[in-house]
Amino acid sequence: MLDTPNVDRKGRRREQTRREILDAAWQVAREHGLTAITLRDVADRVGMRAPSLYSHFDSKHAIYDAMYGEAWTEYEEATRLGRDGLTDDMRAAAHQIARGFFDFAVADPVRYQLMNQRIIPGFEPSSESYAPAVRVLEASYTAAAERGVTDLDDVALLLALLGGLIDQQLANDPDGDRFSRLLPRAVDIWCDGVGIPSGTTPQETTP
Amino acid sequence: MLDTPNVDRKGRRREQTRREILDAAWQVAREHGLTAITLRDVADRVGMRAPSLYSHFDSKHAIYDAMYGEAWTEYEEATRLGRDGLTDDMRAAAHQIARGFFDFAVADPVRYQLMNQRIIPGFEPSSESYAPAVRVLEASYTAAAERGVTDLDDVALLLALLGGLIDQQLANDPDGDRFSRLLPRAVDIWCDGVGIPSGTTPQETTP
DNA sequence: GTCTATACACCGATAGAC
DNA sequence: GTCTATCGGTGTATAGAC
Repeated sequence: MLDTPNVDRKGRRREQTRREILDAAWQVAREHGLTAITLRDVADRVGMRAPSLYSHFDSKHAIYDAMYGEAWTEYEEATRLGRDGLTDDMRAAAHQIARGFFDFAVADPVRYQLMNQRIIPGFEPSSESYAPAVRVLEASYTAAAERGVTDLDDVALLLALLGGLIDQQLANDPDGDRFSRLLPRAVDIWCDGVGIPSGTTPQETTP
Repeated sequence: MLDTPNVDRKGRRREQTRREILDAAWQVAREHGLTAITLRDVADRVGMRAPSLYSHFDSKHAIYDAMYGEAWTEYEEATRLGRDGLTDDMRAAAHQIARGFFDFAVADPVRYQLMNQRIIPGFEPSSESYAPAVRVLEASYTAAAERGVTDLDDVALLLALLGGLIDQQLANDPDGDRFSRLLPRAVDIWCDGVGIPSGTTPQETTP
């Protein structure tokens, strides 16, 4: 983490240009798909020629890498607030986290594809961009352990179930809520299966 | 389904060339990944120039399409034998089908990616190539219904769970069996959750 | 440093000679 | 059917203007 936030003028200008490039890349991705990003298209939208992007990113994959890091950081921050207010009751907490992640994924499918699906041919995130993803995962294991679920396999099972439901939702009912509606029951079944007591779980309200 | 099996000499020769092209394409995919297939590479392996492939396939996507149909047909035939010998006991049948699909997926990750993940940018299977996939899905719902599971959501839940476990296995432990070992317990939890009686489920043997 | 112009190698696809 | 030649597109490297 060598990048200081760059308080000097030049550094701030540079940072702003990077921001514009990334915003343009997200824009292209949401319009035409993640794999349809081309350097020429991105450059056009920020008023540059394609090769000029290399002054700010080492390669196209470096742009994907920055986007990947952004996406996981967004989720980390979105859930941090929720984490403070996370119930002590494991079952309720499981519902809360599952719902949060599910909705976060469905709210921006392109972002989720980048975060959790291997859709860009040669791309693997750098360790720096991967860091927030690791932190989120570790926080999940910790939160579970603090609430009595100490078997790592149990948490892995919940995450697999959650990912499977999200995949089905995005692939087979992208504009509906068929699998979203299945989520609460799926979480309850998991809780029952791994022996989590019922506690005082308020039924999820669907307003 | 206009293609008759082509008994005349020319038709058989033509069919054989298509086979060689598809075999070469599978070979490239397994060596360098599904998205790394190039027409020039495939053509080289069958002793042709790239444009000549267009005498046999309308486009690169048409090659992917044929591969997609092949993959699902393979699974359909692999599981048909198993289907005849499928137990009446729902719990045992669930274990049997889940294990069969999981192992089929893990045995050839590239094939599974083509079947169940949207990894090729613009590709969607033709209705003809999609047909075996639909048949397999319908057969699953029918088999479940015949064994007392009439709620479509219950089956969808099992399939989501199964897909989630496979994804995790391929993405996070491609050479191991961490999630494969979780499968029996996951299926049992599902069975318990949707109210399937215990029956006489023999524990899965791990020889 | 930042950007442009140019160029390269590769891709899928097409046209037309044989 | 298969070839050669070629097209418009891509990511990317580099030289040089400012």
